[in-house]
Amino acid sequence: MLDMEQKLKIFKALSNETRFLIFKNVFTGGYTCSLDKKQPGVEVNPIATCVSTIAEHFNFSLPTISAHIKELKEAKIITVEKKGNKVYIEPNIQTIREMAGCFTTLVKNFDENRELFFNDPVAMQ
Amino acid sequence: MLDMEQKLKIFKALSNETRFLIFKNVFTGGYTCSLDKKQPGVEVNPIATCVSTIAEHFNFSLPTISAHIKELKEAKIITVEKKGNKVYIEPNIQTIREMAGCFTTLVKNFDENRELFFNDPVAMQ
DNA sequence: TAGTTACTTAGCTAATATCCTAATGTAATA
DNA sequence: TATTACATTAGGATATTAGCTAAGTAACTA
Repeated sequence: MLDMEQKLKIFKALSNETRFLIFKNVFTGGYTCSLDKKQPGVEVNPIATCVSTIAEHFNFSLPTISAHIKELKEAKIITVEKKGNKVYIEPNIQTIREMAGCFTTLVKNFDENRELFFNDPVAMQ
Repeated sequence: MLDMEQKLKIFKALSNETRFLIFKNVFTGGYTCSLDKKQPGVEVNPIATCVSTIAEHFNFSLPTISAHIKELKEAKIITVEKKGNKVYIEPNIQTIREMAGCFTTLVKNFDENRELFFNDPVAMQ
């Protein structure tokens, strides 16, 4: 269960356009890590990528992208794993699953409360 | 459908603790507007509240809270309506419904992709 | 072992965010 | 009409964030 501090970190992480796009592409597998091409048999999740591969897609310096990835990691919406001298990045689906649950619960509770207050179920709108 | 710019605004709005708490309490009906007590028959959603009532719950000045509410409004996660000299604030459930949908879809697509890649459905974990 | 690749850390600047007080606008009320 | 209540706007101080370059660390490669 995500506490408030964790949710604030997640919202802050996703409030910056560059971090949002990194997140989006990590989740949708939009990037392919260059090393994966050279070593097709490597034991890595096919949608994993690495820092420099992500940086190629942005007009920002590598340290800037590295710092953004660090913030996404600290918000626990991605995971990073060092293998050799590369850092592989993967989505942390569990956190996103919990965020989906939070918003869904909020909507559900709101609809139930509205029904109590107004006798006006959403289904009848 | 929320575009990226709108999502960034929502994430930014919710990344600040004060705004998060305002949002939380507006959604859960945690505040009762003082004028509602004096005028019980007033035509206002029972979970609506107003700016100064919200400000009472924080150790920040009224202009500061007013600015936070403006940002929540511009992110379209609350709505405001002026009645007399008070501004009533209500949750914008439609936006939250869409956020729930976004996260849920992300999880769903991820699970389907994983099944394609790994032949490893989530249900079997 | 020397050089290369991948990434992070440190230190800096510019822009943005967050708070304040004072002033202003506007509606209700005495 | 004068006063009070509610809210916003304006202007300013301070903190945080987002970017950069340069330098450092660690692992691979020739």
